Amino acid sequence: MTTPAPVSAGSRDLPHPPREEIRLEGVLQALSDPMRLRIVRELAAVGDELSCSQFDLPVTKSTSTHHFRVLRETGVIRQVYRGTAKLNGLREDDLDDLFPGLLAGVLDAAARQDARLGSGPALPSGHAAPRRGQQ
Amino acid sequence: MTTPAPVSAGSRDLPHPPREEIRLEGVLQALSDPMRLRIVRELAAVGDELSCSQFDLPVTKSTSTHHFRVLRETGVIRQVYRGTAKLNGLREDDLDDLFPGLLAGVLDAAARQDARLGSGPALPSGHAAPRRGQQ
DNA sequence: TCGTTCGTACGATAGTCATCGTAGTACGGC
DNA sequence: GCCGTACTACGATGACTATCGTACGAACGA
Repeated sequence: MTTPAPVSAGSRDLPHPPREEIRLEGVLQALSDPMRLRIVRELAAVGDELSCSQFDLPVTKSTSTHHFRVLRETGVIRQVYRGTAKLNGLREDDLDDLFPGLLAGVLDAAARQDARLGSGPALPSGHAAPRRGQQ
Repeated sequence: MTTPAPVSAGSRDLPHPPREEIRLEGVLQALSDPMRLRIVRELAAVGDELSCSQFDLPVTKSTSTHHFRVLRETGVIRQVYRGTAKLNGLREDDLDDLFPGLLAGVLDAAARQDARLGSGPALPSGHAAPRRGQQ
């Protein structure tokens, strides 16, 4: 089986949970990680889809992949291949339908905390290991 | 060191984080556990303080203590000794000040999810191990 | 076809955490 | 003073997870 049939022309597709299977506990857990909260905040700020490499995260590519996958599998983001890149977008529609106001509340809370802690108007910085491997 | 000096007369007091030290990530993580979310929902529903033993949680007392401590240390609840019992109350004031609407949003989301999944109007039931040890 | 870029898969590792059981402390009533 | 109730502390354990590094796969451009 050496990749029998790639099928998809311009996009392999990734497994996403359907709207009804998104669980609040999962979403909260996903958002409770600083790295993932940062990703989500940036996506919300941009209001558009971003490829993984557009985020300047202080972790290696493998770890980055891990976090994006967690976000996708918990239903927080949507991922689509676009050529060699992978576009990430918030599932605002689904989240707002299931849990109206929740995402906005978390984003607002994060912004307030940032302002309060004086992390400047931009996004927060490190929190764990600032070492950067291969990336 | 056999408890050198208990100090407090009628109430040993427990360490709570001051309002300014409550972190969003901590709160989200605390709420992402089903058992703890259940505790918080019950506290919010009652709107008053409850002792630990008033919750009928499907875990042993040790585990219960653990969850209450996590909630206290992350700043979600306030705990005060009252005789042999320990009263637990939501820190709604502090949370609403730091993150307006967040707690309400999470509680509302939990209620909606319950309704959607048909867990009845009451609180959800088990989710992990229904075995009950000493308790 | 070749190389580059972007991301994945896999294995390893260290840390955290939810859970338990047992033993112990604090308070209040008898 | 003694006992029961309420909760804690400690140690153990199994599971999960955030991180890394290396090796690989897929798309694109020259």
